[in-house]
Amino acid sequence: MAAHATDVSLAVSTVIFALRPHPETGRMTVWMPLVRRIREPFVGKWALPGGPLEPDEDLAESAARTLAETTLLTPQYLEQLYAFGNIDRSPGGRVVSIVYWALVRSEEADVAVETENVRWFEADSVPELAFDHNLIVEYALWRLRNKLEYSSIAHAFVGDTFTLSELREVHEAVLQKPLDPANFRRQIEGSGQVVPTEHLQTGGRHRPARLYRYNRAASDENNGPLPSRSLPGRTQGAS
Amino acid sequence: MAAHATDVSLAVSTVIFALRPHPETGRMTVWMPLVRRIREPFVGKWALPGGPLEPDEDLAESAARTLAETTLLTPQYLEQLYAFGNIDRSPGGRVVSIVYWALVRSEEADVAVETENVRWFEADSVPELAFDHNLIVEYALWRLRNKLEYSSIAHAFVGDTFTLSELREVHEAVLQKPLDPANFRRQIEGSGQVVPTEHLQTGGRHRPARLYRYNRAASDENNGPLPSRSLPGRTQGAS
DNA sequence: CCAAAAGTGTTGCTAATACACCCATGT
DNA sequence: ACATGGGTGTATTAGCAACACTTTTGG
Repeated sequence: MAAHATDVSLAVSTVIFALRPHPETGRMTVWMPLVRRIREPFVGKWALPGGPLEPDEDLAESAARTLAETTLLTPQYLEQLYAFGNIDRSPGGRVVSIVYWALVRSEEADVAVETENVRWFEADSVPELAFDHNLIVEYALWRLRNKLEYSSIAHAFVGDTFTLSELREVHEAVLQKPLDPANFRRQIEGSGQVVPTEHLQTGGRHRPARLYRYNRAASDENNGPLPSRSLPGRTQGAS
Repeated sequence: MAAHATDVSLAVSTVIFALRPHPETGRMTVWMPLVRRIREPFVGKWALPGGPLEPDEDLAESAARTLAETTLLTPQYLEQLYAFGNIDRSPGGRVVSIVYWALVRSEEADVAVETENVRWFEADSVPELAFDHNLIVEYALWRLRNKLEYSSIAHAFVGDTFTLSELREVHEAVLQKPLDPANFRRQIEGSGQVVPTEHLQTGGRHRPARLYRYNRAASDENNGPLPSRSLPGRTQGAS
């Protein structure tokens, strides 16, 4: 009852979110890279990046690896989303997918590769995907929008330092509604999730804006007993 | 790269919560059943009920099955908690565990079996468990307490109809703090998650209390795009 | 009548909203 | 000077916590 090998194969996939200006309207919206399937089932259809779990890597590592392999991106945020394991979700073999979701900076997303088999889609209007990936994307988007309101993940979309306008633009893009600049400022400043620096950002044709830095300590408190949940490893070491 | 069988085995475990009066103080507290391991690794240690995923059952089904096998309980609520898959979490073989958490009614918990290898523990003071199960229990407790405050899962601990005092007692037991009866009433009634019936509960040496019923429709809205999340199947059909 | 819990009312605080207004820069 | 966003002030409102008070039962 204990040691017989399972007939179920285990995969790890990732929903990757980035903000990009919409090519037509110019407004910032949520985008995600998808990969084209090159074998059955669902050949030719778009799907989430991912692959089988290697025996020598942790779940989050696996997500980060396949993410890097397909898009060359390094995520600022990576968190487990859900494990999908319905019997019939994959024709031709039982597959349980542990799905992660990741956030990458906008600047990075701009440089991201786009090939014949990797393309960016607007998150709210992805085509019909392979497997149950449409449901997964829908759920990930729901989590993103939900979590943005009670957590401090927005900073993952911006640089190390940022103006409050930039941060507000992130919120507006994700939540798809305009926010009052004055109230947004007070909310964010009051939450302690952000720390002012001494630098200002000049260059706009208006008053320079103060630059802020993310305050890691403040937001680690609401994350529960599970380890870090944010960047899988700041380790920039050679490898 | 695609079809080679994985070396990783897949298990499903469940953290089961019920409310029981503390044997000494008499106060309601959170309890959970644990099973004693009867083989290596960790022989003799207590662990979460669970087992390998059968190829012909969904993840939630598997959780419900092992839950029933060990405790004979039928949960009122069953939701996926997290997938634990660190490389070294199980000595002697890579195991990824998809963990669920369940809530069962207090009356049921009273009747629950307790054998040499199944025992109830107070959730806040479990002994040293097998594997990483202490972390899992801690996380499940955190989720329970968290979710109680923004969701309407408390009804899973009580019967089909209940007084607001009973519901408040659930909140107080889980959150470990007294709540103002007047404000609690307004909060619950105002949230629409509960519907008054025409019946009163007499018998106490005081004014009879109105009985309420859970309002399923109202709380399905905050649950995101994932299917039902509550009872795995109200199907009482023979099997 | 009294104890005890059910249920209602009121007050005061805090936080979110809406919006008016001043500030500092580039052109 | 003026347009543009940065940043502050403020009045209104909604929600919540604290607690006084009334109601209805069993004893």
